[in-house]
Amino acid sequence: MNSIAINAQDTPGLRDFYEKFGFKGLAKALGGDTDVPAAPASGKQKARPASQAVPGLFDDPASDVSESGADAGSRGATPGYDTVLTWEAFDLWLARIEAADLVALDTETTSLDEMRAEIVGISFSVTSGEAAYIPLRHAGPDAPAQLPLDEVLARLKPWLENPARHKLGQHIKYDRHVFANHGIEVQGYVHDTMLQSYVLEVHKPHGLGSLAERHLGRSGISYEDLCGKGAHQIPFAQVDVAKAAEYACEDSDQTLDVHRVLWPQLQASFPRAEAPAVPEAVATPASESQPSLWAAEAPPATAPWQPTTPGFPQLPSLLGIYELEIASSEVLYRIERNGVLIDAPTLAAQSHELGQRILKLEEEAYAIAGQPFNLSSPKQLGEIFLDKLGMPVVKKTATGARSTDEEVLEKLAEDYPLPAKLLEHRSLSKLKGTYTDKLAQLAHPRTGRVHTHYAQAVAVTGRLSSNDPNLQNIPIRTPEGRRVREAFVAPPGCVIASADYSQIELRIMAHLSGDEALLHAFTAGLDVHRATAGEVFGLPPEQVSSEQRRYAKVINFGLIYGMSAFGLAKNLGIETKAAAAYIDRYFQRYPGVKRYMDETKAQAKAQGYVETVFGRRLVLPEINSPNGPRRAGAERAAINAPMQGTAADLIKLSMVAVQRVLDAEKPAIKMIMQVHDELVFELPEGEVDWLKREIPRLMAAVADLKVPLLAEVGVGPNWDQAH
DNA sequence: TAAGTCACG
DNA sequence: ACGTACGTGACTTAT
Repeated sequence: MNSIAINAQDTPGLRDFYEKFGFKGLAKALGGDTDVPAAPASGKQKARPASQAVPGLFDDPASDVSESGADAGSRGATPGYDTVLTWEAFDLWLARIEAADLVALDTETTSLDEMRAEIVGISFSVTSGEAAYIPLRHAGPDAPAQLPLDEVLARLKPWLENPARHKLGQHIKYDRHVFANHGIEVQGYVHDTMLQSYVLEVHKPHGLGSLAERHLGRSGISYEDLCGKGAHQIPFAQVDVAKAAEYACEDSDQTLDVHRVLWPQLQASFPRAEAPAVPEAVATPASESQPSLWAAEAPPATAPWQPTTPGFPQLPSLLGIYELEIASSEVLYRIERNGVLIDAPTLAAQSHELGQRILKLEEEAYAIAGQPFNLSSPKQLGEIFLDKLGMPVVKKTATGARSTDEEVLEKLAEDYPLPAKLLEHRSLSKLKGTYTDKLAQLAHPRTGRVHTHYAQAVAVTGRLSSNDPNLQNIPIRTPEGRRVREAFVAPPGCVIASADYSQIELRIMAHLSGDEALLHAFTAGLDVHRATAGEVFGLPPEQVSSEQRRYAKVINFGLIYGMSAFGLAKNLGIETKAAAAYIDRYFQRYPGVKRYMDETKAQAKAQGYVETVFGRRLVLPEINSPNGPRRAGAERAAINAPMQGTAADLIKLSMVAVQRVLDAEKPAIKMIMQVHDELVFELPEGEVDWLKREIPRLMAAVADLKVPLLAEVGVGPNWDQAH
């Protein structure tokens, strides 16, 4: 990658980066082909007067003090935006941030890679329309003399590390990493505008530029305005200090103002209008009825994590979800920082072996085809298969081309020799190209560990995603692929442990639907697929064949995805009519599930969104589309979203609860990965007994549903053997 | 940059 | 009659 300085997710511009890192919504919003209305004025219209600030959101008089002589440094083009170049100016600003109840904070850096990024400058805002930029490492030809980075950080460190001094940012996980790269562990990050937006409007873009446009009606300097794009782009440190200051001050200023719009919306979400009665056990004293993330002191480290939102998680609310996201953000920072140790020689050996086999398969394929061709080119494949070898067209792709995907090749393999070679080639190339060749390259040079990035505001269901590298799609389903996991190892004296929720989404379906038969299966601790097969095939569970159980498992998965008879038939390789009969039979036996699906669709159509058990809103923009297939797709998503989303809530609750206990009692145990329903740990061998006992207990206890939650642990020298 | 394919839960 | 299981990220080819 290039070495462009920028604050990763919070900066306008950088479509390529957003694409690459999976922030597709952001990339789209920034790219012009967007549903975000055009900015009222192009380019340079910036900070509005302070008088336009949303009034009355801050109770604290101190933060409304907006005079002060803080512009003692050189003055920027915008009134209220200062560039701090002298100690006198720095002292004034330090006094301001030390006195303020809440400070918006942002870093400008040398790199998009949060583990390697170094600070180029820091900006603050404590009052709408006012901000300061401290340039520290600008090196352009006309760069002025700047304050020394190390001394500035040393002066800021006590404030940054004081949990009682509250900070706010856009994508605070990134800035945590940046400060940590300079030896500072920031405490007191209480708000993140990106997460506010994600909780309030999950389906919309969450970049700061988008938020400023949507919520402030304001457009700012884009990164491309500042640094150019493509080959002409320059590092942030080369940007003219005056322009960089405008840009950086604007970021902090906008962050504070966006917060002033979104935070009240979150507060107003509690209690929900349609909130259920608070259960006795979590009933909240009246004195605590004002939700607050503002407690001056963090709770004692020995206590398990307790949200300050009253009643959450048993009492659902967006505010509680937001607080969960803020807490999760810090846990994710810890996981990313820990990284996972990769055994590079093992991967290299696997790559070599795969390379040999791929070469052999290529030769065999050429021999069968009678000519060499590119096995990775679907287009060339189509030509060879159809035009030269006369194979039939099995199905077409979305764009009308002749498909050569796995399903098609399996079918063709029944009658021709070439497709089987190709299937094996595909699978081995995938392993080599995506995993065995790549993972070691992404290891941090100093630690030998890979540090993934968890995107917390991408998946519309509330799940995380993982990128660069994606550690949530490491192979496991085939024996060959699974071997990649042998390279996920622990240092000497340590082992890997994996704790995963059992049947989490089906359990949630039982809870949400209240279906008696399904609830009973889980409450009684039955094998749920066997129980389903018993119902669908009309047999006592002990007489269910393994084939019947396999069918039931596919049916259960299909239900979670809102399947059709057609889809089930295709998956089982049976007639659509037979599949429809199974589905009918299922719904007869589990009428509560049927009712739940119908009600969920109706609710989605009526309000445009569905909710998780804990109150996360999952928006379905196309649920009332006039386009039939799109609407049908949204209906399936509506059925799936509460289950997938509730599972996401549960594991986030677990991550937060587990990290609190580890910090208090077991600092030697590191959480190193999350894979949707699984948490992975690295721990000293001596802690194995504790972990096997306590982690499943914690994971099962994070919520009280109508079914028991079950978590299972495995331990081994590597991730493969930890299962 | 889009399309096709395939890795995971 | 139509399309047909949810949610992600990464790689390769071809435009």
